[in-house]
Amino acid sequence: MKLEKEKQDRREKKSKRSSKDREKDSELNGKHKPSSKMKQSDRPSGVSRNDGQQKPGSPEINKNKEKTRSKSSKQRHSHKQRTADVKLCGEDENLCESVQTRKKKRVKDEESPEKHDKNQSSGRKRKKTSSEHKAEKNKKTKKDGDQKEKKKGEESDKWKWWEEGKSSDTQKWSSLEHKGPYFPPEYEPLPDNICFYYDGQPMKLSPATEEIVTFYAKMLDHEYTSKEVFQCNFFSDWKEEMTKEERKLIKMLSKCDFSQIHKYFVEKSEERKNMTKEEKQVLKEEASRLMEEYGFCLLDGHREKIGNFKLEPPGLFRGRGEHPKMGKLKKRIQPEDVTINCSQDSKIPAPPAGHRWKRVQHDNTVTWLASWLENIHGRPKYIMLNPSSKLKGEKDWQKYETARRLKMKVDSIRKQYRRDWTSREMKSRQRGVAIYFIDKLALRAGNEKDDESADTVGCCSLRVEHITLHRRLDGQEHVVEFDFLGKDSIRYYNKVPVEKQVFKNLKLFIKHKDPEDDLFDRITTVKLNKTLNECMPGLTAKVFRTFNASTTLQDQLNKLTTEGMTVEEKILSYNRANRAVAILCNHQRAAPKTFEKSMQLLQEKIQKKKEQIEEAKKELKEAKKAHKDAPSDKSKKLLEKKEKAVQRLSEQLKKLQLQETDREENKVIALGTSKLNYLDPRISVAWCKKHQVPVEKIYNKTQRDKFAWAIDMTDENFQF
DNA sequence: CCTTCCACTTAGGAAAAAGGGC
DNA sequence: GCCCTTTTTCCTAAGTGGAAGG
Repeated sequence: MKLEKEKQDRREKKSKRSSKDREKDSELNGKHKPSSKMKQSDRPSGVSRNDGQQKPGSPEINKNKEKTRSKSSKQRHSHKQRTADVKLCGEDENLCESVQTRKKKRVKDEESPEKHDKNQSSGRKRKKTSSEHKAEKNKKTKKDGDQKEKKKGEESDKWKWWEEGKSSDTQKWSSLEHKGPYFPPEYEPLPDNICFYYDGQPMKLSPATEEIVTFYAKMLDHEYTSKEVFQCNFFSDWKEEMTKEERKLIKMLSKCDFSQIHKYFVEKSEERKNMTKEEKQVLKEEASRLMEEYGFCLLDGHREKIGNFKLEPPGLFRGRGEHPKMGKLKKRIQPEDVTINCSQDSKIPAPPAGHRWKRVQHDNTVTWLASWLENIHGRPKYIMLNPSSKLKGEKDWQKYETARRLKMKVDSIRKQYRRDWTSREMKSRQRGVAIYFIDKLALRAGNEKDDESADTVGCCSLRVEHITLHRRLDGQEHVVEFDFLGKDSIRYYNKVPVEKQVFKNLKLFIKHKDPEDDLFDRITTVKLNKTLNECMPGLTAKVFRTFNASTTLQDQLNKLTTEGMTVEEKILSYNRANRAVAILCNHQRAAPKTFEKSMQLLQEKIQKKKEQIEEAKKELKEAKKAHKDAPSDKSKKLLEKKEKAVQRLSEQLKKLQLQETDREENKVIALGTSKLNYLDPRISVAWCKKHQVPVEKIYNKTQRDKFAWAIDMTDENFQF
C-alpha cells in the first residue's frame, strides 16, 4: 500500500509544481566558471556495473484496477474515427487527403536529399548496374504492372530494395496483400480423469473456466505464482469468467488444488520431448506449411516475410519486474477484435468461418497488416513485417544515417549543453545535465509512465533516490553513483566521475527535495527532444544511444584488431568491442543456469591440455637428445613430429583460453541486443572484409537476413 | 500547454534447434 | 544415436516519440 501512495504523491508533486513554479523558474546567478574540456574518452568502463537484477520492494496489490483505464477506452474510439477517414477517401490509389496533409509537414524536413546520396558515397561503390535500371523501371510500372511483378517477386531472388531510390516517408506501400493472422488452436478440454479440486472435492468446471485454470496450473512451479500480486490478479480475473455457480462455490484461491492438472501438463510435455523422429518431422512439416500460408505477404509486388503472423494465444500476463498487473488474464483474441489493413484491390483475407473482422481498412501510411487491442493495458498490438523486409530495413538504415549526422554535430551540441550548465535558468541547467547523461552514459530518455506498470525510470524520470553524490570516492572526485531500475526492470548500477559543474548542479537539483521527487523536475522528454531537434533535424534522445554504440564499436575495433591475428583472435576482439557497447548500453542477461558448471568443465579441459603439453614437451626433449646423440633421418623426423605436436597443442590451448576469457567476460552481458539494434552493420561488414573474417562468424542467418542491405553495399573502407 | 493515442523500435527470457562428445 | 550444452529463434513486454485532442 505504501508504494502505491508514494507514486501518487510523486505525481501530485510534479503536477503541482508545474504551472506557477515553472514559469518563475528560479533565477540562478551563474557565477560558475565553465570547467575544463570534456574528454570523449572519459566514459566509464562499466566494470562495476553488473550486480544483476534487483528484486525491489514488497509486492503491491492492485485494488482499484479498472479505475484508470475505463476512461481511456472511451477515448480510444478516436482511433476508429481517424482510420475511418482514411477509408472514406481511400477510393483511388492516392493517399487519403487528411492523413497525408497532416503528415506532410514533417516529411518535408526529412526528405532532404542527404539520405541516399550520402549513403552511396560513403557506403557502397556507385555503379549504374542493370539491376538499377530495372529498379527504376519497376518503380514506374509499379502501379499498373503489379500483376507481372507479383510473379517475379515470388521467384524472389531477394529483392535488393536498397538499390532503388529512397521511398516516401508517409506512404509505406502502394499494394499490400496478405492472408490475415493465424489464430491459435481452440482450447481442448481436459480428459475426464484429470480434475480440479476445491477444498479437497473434485469439481468439474465449465470449459471457459477450466481453460483459465490450465493457464495457472501450467506455471505452478514458476516462482511468480507464489507472489501475492500475481495470485490476487489471477483470482479476481478468473472469478470474473466463472459461471454463477462456480463463483458461488470458489471463494478462496488457497483452497484450489491444481496439482493434478499441473502433473498432467508436465507429463504431456514429457511426452512431446520423447516423440519419435517421424512424429517430430510431421510437426515440423505442419509448421512450415503454416509459415508458407500465413507467414508472407505481398508488398508492392514483392514477397515479404511477416514478423509475427501468429496471434498471441490467451494466457496469464507475466510482466517484468514488480509489475502490478502480473497474473491478469490475457484473453483470447477473436476475429471480431482484429482490424485488417491491406490494399483495397487485394484479396481481402477471410475471417475464420462464422466470424467477421472488426474492420478492414486500407491505410498505406502505416506498415501493419493487422491490429487488435490487448486487454491488459488496452493498448494496440500489431502484426508487422520481419526485420528482413524493405519496410523495416530501410528504416533501420535511416536510423544509422541519422546517428552519423549526429557524429558531425555532436561537438557543437556538447558545447551547448556545457553552456547550459551555468545558465541562469533552472530548466536549462537540468536540460544540460540530462543531455550530458544521455550522451555520456547512453541513458534512455525516460518518458513518464503511469503506475499501472512496473516502477522503472530513464534519464528524465530519474528521482533523487536514484543517485548518490560522493565528493570523492575511491580516489576519484565528484562521483555520481547511479542505482535504478531501467527498462525491463534491469538494474543500472554505475559509479561515474563527472565534471565539477555537473556535480554542483546535481547538488542544486536535489536540494530541498525528498528522495521520491524527480531529479529533473523542470524538464520532460518532450521538451528535451524539442531542444535536440532544434540542434539537428531528426535528433532525439535515442539517437545518442545508437550514435554512442556505433562509435564505440568502430573505435574499439580499430583499436583491438591488428594484422597477424588469427581469425579466432580477431573474433575475440570483435566480441570484446561488442561487449564494450553492451556494457555501455547496460544490456544484461541472467547468468546462464549452468554457467559455473560449464566454466569448470572448460577449466578442466584447459588443465588437461596443459598436462598434454608438458608431456609432449618432455617427449620433444627426449627426441632432441636422441637426435643430438645419434643424428639420423629417422631421429630428425621424430624431432620434427614432436615439435609439431607441441605447437599444435599450444594452439589448442590458446583457443581454449580465448574461449574461457570470452565466456567469463560474457557471464551477465547480452551481446545480441546491441548487435541487432544499435551497431551500424556496415561497421561490422567492413571490418570483416578488411580483416578477412567471414561474415558468418559475426552474423548468424537471421542477422544476415536483417542486414542483407549492409552486407551487400558495404566495402572494406566504410567508417561510421 | 498537457494528456492520450498510435505506431513503431528495443528488450530479455523461454523454447526449439543445432552442435559436439561419447 | 543419445545426451548435454550452446546457439538460434520465437515470443511478447516495454520502451520511444510523433501527433491528435482538449
